[in-house]
Amino acid sequence: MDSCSWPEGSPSCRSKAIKELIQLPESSYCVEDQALEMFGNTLSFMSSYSVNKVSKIPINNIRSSNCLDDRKAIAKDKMVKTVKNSRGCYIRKRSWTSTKVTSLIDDGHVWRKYGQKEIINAKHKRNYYRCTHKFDQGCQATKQVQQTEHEPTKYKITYNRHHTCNNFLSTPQMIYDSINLEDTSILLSFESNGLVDKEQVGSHFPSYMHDKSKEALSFSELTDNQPLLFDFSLPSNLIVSDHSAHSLMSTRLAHGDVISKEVYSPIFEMDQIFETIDYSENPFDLAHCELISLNYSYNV
DNA sequence: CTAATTTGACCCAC
DNA sequence: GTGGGTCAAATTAG
Repeated sequence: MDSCSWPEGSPSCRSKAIKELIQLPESSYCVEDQALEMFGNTLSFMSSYSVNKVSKIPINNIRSSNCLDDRKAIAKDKMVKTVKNSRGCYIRKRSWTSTKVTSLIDDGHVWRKYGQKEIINAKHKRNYYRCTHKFDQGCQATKQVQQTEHEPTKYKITYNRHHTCNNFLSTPQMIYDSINLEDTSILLSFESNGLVDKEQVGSHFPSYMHDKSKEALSFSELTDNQPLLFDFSLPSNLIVSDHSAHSLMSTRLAHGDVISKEVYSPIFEMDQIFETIDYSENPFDLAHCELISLNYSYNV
């Protein structure tokens, strides 16, 4: 049902990202380092293929211009960079897109409708939305929503480009996937106000090492309108504020990996990563992973 | 008054 | 030339 286009050359990046995400901890590392390293590597792999790099949109100029010449100039500048294929034909090189069919339109972001079109051979009009923070934060994310023909209650939603804004409003800072506070998981949040209060949760985390099954990294996909979350089982002494997360992350990436501003909110890439995972082949028992979700939404 | 939506026109890849 | 994506003025909603 869902589909996604990974940019060219991405398969190896994707597999690297997946590998990194499903890698089990090794005893020689402290777990928080591993978690952060996996985050860092995954984000790095994703940033390395992000074709937002070819986007040349002059954000600050868009609104200020009124005359036709300016508009043309901007339109030209905004053109998606084109490349020729082997036959010499121009192919449109698009930034990241993801399509899904869902009955829930609300995805937690704030969208502004900017267009509506009759689509040939389609019963319903297609609606065009851009991120509300296009101008104040330069967020280039857009989405298209079209009612499906055969299932009127469902909508085909196509997302274009990543959110670079810092307003994922309806996403809770901490989401309990399968609420079991006897579990050993710890929450990590890189959101600005996602500081975990150790006093609140610490007592719920018995010794991490006592349950080997909790060493595993697990994933869980929530409902259609929520970002995909993934879970780590981590020792209870790991409490990371946004500030320390940033510095730790920076430390882990100091060897050359860069957290690009193009991967502020890698929700949809992660979504696709997880879609490709064959859970049956993962070397850990998901049935034992009743973990508290980690919101990986990472904003620089 | 400000922000959001509507809608016709413009632009460009195909 | 056409279809689809975007712009921006006009209109509507809060």
